[in-house]
Amino acid sequence: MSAHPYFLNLYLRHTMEIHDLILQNIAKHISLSPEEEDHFISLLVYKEVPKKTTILTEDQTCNQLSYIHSGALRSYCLDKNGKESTIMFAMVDWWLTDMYCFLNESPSMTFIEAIEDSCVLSLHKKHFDQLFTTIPKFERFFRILMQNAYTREQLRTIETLTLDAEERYARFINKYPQIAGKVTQKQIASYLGITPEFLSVIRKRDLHRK
Amino acid sequence: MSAHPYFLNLYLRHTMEIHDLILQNIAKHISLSPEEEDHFISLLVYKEVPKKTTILTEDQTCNQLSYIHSGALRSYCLDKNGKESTIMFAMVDWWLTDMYCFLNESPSMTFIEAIEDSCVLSLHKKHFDQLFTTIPKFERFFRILMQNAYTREQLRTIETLTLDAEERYARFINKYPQIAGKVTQKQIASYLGITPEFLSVIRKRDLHRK
DNA sequence: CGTCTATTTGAATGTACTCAAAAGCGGTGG
DNA sequence: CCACCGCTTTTGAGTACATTCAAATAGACG
Repeated sequence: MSAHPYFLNLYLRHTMEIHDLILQNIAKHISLSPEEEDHFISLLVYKEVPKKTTILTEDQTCNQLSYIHSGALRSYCLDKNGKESTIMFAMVDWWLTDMYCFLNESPSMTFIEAIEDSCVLSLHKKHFDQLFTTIPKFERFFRILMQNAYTREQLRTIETLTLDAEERYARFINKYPQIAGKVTQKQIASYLGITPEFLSVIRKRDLHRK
Repeated sequence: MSAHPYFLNLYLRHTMEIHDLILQNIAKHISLSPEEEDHFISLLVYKEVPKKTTILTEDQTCNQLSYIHSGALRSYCLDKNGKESTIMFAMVDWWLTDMYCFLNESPSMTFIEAIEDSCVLSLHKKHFDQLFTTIPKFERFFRILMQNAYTREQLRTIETLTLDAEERYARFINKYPQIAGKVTQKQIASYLGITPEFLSVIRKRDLHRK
């Protein structure tokens, strides 16, 4: 159930609590008092997500914002012909949800699925909203999170507008080497907006160039 | 210098201050005291931007976040062959900058240009940062702004992954009819990621369908 | 070991691009 | 006011990038 080898996992259990990782993540941007930390942690739900299981399906109401404590997940959507498109890959220490549907409490248009055995800490929309009243510092935290998500997404838009499939693949491998090692080529293709067959051709070309 | 006919402009001058629009924009998400409003306004720089002039060029440091008081602007970038790609169109009551470079105070990779005679209110990066200390409520305001920007951008990604050029054009016209009326087809094409020639073909096909 | 899915390969096809030329349109100056 | 200039839009022919379909091969998993 963990991305770490077993012995490392045991080691971690002895030296840190399950919530230390997420608190470190938050501490990068805001500092909380011990009481605030406790309150925040009390809102989280710990969930084990075995490989290939989903934590969100189409038409479900997306009311969870999930912090990835271990493992990796991806979100994707289906087009009218049933073709999958990967919206994002998310690794350890990332936050993930169907943001549009989470914020608007509308039925989801996407799926979120574990790429490998994972553990997440989920924050319910109700608590997300309350958090801003009880600990206003979280406004700052999530502002920065949203800023980063926005600029990352905009960079992706620019890359799809200005680069061809081969260049986009090269950048993807470069930017997310950890992800590239975990997911199938079919999934990478669906992130890049090309067919798996064509990605295979690109990879062969790349080999012959070196 | 304004998007409004002259007589309307005069009328506005008599009934509202130049800053009322932006204060209304902010009041949609947070409420400020009169003192806070005054402080915020004191940080803004009013700028007239005649059609086709730029407020940001490549390699410049992007240290302004601009609220569009009147008119319309667009941001775009150039690829290695000099081809333009429109990153976003922005209308009255929108906020615009090269967000990545604004936040990181790095040289810009984009251009921002007025589509028509426009007026903007600019907030300097220095003041943007200070604002969160002096009036923490702005954390909330910009969190919501960033959230909206993020979800809008993600929707664009999904649309480019799942729709063909013709469907993307139809949605664009539908979603931003005001923009469609103001900009050239070449600019729309560069937003959709297609050539102006091909957009012309699409438009002809659309006519024959009706 | 067998089954299921991912990946590779190739041929035929389609969507969108390039290049070139003509037509349309808007702004400017004589 | 009209003529001209530059830029946008249209049109068409030829081309390229990427897809579809089909079949073979390789890998993953129970």
